[in-house]
Amino acid sequence: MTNADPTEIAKDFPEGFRMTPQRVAILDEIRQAGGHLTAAEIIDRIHEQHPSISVGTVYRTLNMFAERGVILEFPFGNQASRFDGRTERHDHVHCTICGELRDVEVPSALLAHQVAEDQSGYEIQGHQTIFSGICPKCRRSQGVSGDEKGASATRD
Amino acid sequence: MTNADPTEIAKDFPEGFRMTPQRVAILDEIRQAGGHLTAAEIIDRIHEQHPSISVGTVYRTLNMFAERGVILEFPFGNQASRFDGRTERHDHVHCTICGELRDVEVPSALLAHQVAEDQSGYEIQGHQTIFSGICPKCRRSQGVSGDEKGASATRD
DNA sequence: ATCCTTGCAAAAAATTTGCAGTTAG
DNA sequence: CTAACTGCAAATTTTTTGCAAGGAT
Repeated sequence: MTNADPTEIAKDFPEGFRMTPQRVAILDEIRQAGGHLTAAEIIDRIHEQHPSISVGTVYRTLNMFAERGVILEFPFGNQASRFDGRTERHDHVHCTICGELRDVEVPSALLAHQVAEDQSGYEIQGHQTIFSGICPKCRRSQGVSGDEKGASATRD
Repeated sequence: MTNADPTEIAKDFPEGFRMTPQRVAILDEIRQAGGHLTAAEIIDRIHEQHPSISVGTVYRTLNMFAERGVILEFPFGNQASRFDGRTERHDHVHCTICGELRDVEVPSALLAHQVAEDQSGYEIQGHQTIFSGICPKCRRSQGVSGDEKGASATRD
């Protein structure tokens, strides 16, 4: 939870921006966490060690990093965005009922990344694939309004 | 463009919910639009023909539909979520600088969908793949590495 | 009638921003 | 030094909610 290797941070630091203690602390925290944190969670954690870092600074920093592709942003509708320090490929399934969020290993998403880049001419920094659906537990326990809704359109 | 074929709406309508004029109008509007609209945009459009439908109702309805997989929700961090009536596969690229959002045709995402389902045991209703990066125009106009100022970049 | 649904408006949540003081380079 | 950055707090933006009235079955 303390500082990671400063060199590590420095090498990924976007050029043209000052490497302030706040920014280092924030990036460091996100990387330590390993998972996907909301801005609020990040703020909480940051405050444990750096109570003086303000909310505004955290948001500004998060946006700056996300725009530069240093971190990824996984926004959810119901909740706050989640930020992830691992920009390597890793996708998620998200249960629309209980909100569970877990990782999945989807090789073909990597391909998709490439195709999207080719097709759009974008310089793609990361892709966010969030598979939304109903997890096994929820399916078992409630069966979503008692029956199969017209899911036909959804599946391929 | 007022109502689409009522039968069309009816067949996708989640069971256990009343098919009220408001809900029909909202789903209809989303489908007419064809694109990805924010809640605010949907509310605007809805109000043109149904000024009395309230904001709360639109959000409640949007959430209900999204939870049932009737529409998809594509949340963005900086901005509002966008809702899409087309639950079939279609992915997007999103420019983190100018905010442009356009469709891409990514066959392998279909595969990913399947893999994610297998791996997680989820019943996946839809997947949201948003490729974030920098569009060709933005790359050309600011060159993103070297002298960009970032913080003042256009927001949508 | 009964219960789902709506409209309204206030509230909560999430994120952004102006400004004056601070600091990295 | 000096432009970039921060903290603070107020302002926005986005979304949710409580409640009484309305409407479908």
